[in-house]
Amino acid sequence: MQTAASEPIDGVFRALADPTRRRVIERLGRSAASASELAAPFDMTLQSFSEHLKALEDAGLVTSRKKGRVRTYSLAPKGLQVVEDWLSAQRTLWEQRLDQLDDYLVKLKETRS
Amino acid sequence: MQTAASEPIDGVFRALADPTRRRVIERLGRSAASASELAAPFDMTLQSFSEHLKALEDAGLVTSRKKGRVRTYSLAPKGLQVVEDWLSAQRTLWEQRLDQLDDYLVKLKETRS
DNA sequence: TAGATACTCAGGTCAATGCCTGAGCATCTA
DNA sequence: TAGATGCTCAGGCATTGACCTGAGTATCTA
Repeated sequence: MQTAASEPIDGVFRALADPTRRRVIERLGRSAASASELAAPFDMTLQSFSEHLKALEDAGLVTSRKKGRVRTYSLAPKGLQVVEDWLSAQRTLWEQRLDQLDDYLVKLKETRS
Repeated sequence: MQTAASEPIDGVFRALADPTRRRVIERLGRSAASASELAAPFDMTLQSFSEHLKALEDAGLVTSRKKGRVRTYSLAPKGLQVVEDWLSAQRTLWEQRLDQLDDYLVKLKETRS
């Protein structure tokens, strides 16, 4: 029913909608870390926490490499770019809008009856 | 279980995670519009569509005023600001990170065994 | 090589989401 | 003032999301 098969940006926004996952991103902004290091501050089983990491990785916000039994996560440099791009497109749209002329017309139309 | 009682930014990201809702934001970037005008392009009942509008309004991304039987929606000017702020904080964090020195140390620790 | 460590897999619960139908209920318009 | 219009309310149903427990499977370490 949706326009297209769930765009990648959906997953990015959905991933960022969760405070746990945002905190992971914030943490990784300081340095890379293993799954259990990342999980430590959270009152949650590692299994549950891993699903958050998976969500972040699926969204392209983080990457991971496994070395021995440890999986280390890092920020994906281009991860937040999609969001920045969408935001800046919105800003542009908004700004192009010759100082709310449209709004003025809409209000006019709405008032006139 | 979560850190705090679901921060406002959660709702903003959740609202933006849905392509229908993002398209509404994009549309409103051009001009304000009524619920049914906004709904027209979507293959969905108005009732369902209204829930999307409610989600956007609850998130603070749009505002609405009702005049007669028509409810007109506009972009909330400060709506996307929270997201921009969060993103720029992340960018700052990332940049402060003296050219991946931390990553270097982590990799070192990871390799050395 | 036994045991601890660091995940990983396979379920299962419960609440929230996204969509629907069927009724309203005010406003406008002819 | 009857009928169309533009929303709004209530409920129901299927899917997804965020947790959990329990049970592996590699890897490291003593």
